[in-house]
Amino acid sequence: MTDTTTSTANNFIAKIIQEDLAAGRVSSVVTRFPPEPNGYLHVGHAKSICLNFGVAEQFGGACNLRFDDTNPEKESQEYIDAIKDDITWLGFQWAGEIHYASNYFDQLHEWAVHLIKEGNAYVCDLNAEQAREYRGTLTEPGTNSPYRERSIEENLDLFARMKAGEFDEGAKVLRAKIDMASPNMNLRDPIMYRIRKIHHHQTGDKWCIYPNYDFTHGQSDALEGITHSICTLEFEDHRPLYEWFIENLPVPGNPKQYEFGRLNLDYTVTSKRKLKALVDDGVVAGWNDPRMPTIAGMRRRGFTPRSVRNFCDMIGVSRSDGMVDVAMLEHALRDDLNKNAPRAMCVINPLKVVIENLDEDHLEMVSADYHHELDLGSREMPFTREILIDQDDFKEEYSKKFKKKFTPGKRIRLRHSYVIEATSYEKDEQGNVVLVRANLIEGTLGENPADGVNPKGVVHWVSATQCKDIELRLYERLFTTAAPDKCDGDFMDHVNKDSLKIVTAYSEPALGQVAPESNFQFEREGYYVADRYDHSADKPVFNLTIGLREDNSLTQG
RNA sequence: UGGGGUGUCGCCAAGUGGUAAGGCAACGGGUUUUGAUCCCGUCAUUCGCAGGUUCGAUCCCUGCCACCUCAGCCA
Repeated sequence: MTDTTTSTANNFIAKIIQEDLAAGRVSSVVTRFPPEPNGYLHVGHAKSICLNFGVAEQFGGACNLRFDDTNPEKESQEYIDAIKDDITWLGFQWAGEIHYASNYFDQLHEWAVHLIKEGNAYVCDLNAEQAREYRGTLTEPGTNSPYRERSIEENLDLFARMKAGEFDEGAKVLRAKIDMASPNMNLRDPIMYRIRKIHHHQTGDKWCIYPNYDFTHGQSDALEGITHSICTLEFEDHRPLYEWFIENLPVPGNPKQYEFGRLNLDYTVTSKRKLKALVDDGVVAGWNDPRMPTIAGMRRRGFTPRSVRNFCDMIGVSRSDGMVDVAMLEHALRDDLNKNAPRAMCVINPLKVVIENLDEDHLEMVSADYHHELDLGSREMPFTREILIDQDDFKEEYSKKFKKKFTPGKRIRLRHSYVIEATSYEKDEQGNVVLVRANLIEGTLGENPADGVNPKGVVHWVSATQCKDIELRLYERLFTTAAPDKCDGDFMDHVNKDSLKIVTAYSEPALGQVAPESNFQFEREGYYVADRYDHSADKPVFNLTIGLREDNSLTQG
């Protein structure tokens, strides 16, 4: 994976655009990302964002950000703000001002009247339950509404009175007059307007009737000069309706809808309803909890914008709907972090080592580069008589499995520092090793031992007296099954109860000074990020982004 | 049992009449002051199934099967 990959390598949408451009069907490409502000964006939206913005960028066009805000009941400014942040964080810039479908309410209303005048729309008094009965089923045609043949004059009058607030919510709707017998349910006289006497976050109390998605989306596209309206597969059945409105209205454009398969990730849920439930039920700490597959959650977890975009490039875009292995996301993450994150040392399960041939007050600064390839500078680490290494890096007895580590009489390389040799150790009443005594081998800073007895392994360490206490939030996947959506019972039953563990660890002193959202690889431990909100010099807090890849062939034996 | 889609390696995904790209995963081997990284190698005689057309089909035709999707005054 390289930094030069475009967000839209080769996919069928890009090909269509390329052909449309070549054939002169469009002079330049204009796409749009149209979220409804009723929840936070998740990794599936990231795919759509990369596609829409990416393809516009690829062909020198533009991509609008348009809030599809036709259902004020569930929408709010909080979501609008969060969505803007997420898109910006991902590194995309929408063309011009932000658009709102609600900007077009006046025009939409005018077009609804136009349809009525053309005999293509009517006011229907059927209530929700009756409407359902008249709609028919998947295998049976629907029945015409008894209100279907009202005169144009009566429809105009009734619609005006709906707009004026004369009727209760649910009492009347405006429907397109298409075909109650269509095998496509969307064409069975779909509803265009419903009465909702509630405040809208953008238009205030101006309206008490609101257009729905089908009567809004295509016309909004046309008004904005969208050439390619890209959406997910479940809207495929809506395309005939999308086109019907475009054809029957004097709209200033001719947008075309194309559908692609939405992203499904294993061990993950990506439906606003379920994500909201996780938040509302307190399973996680909020929409931006590091365990959430929301963009805000991934950001807080330590994902970088580039890692998310690279992932979107990797999975491609097609019309088949599959389940992507979360290992691909993890690969994109590790790949970017490996290449770009500075290294540091942190001991999570400390075991004290006393280097007996050093003075009590020995203090020596050893220098270590932050990265082995990138020029990220270096830092000085205090090296003292007492140090901390990981408990797993010392064993009482040598074994094949443990051949590269520290055992009595054996040597180990302290990363970026000297080679030491274990001489003895102490255990507590429970039999745990609590202290190791060792000797430093002179002349081994940056050199192998003069006697030719080289250490087999390298361990990370920190000074026991000069280290910094830091809080580590250790995260695991939120679900215990690969397809929490498709299991029997409630998806909540498959929540991993141990997805968060908080521990205190010991790091080199420099880590207290880093800015929130700084990514690091704690050598031999994993990738961590200074928490976006809770990290401070006084109380450093790091989140486990993801562990290092492990060589399975060596974990056994 | 209606309509609309999709079926190419465990996962994602190119190819679409000339004899199966790539990535992830997995598995071998090498390098390494991170058991990371890096490097090298292995990994579909086969493209949902069955027929047909063709010198030749994953790609064209027919039938079948599986899965997804549509019956909100949600988007």
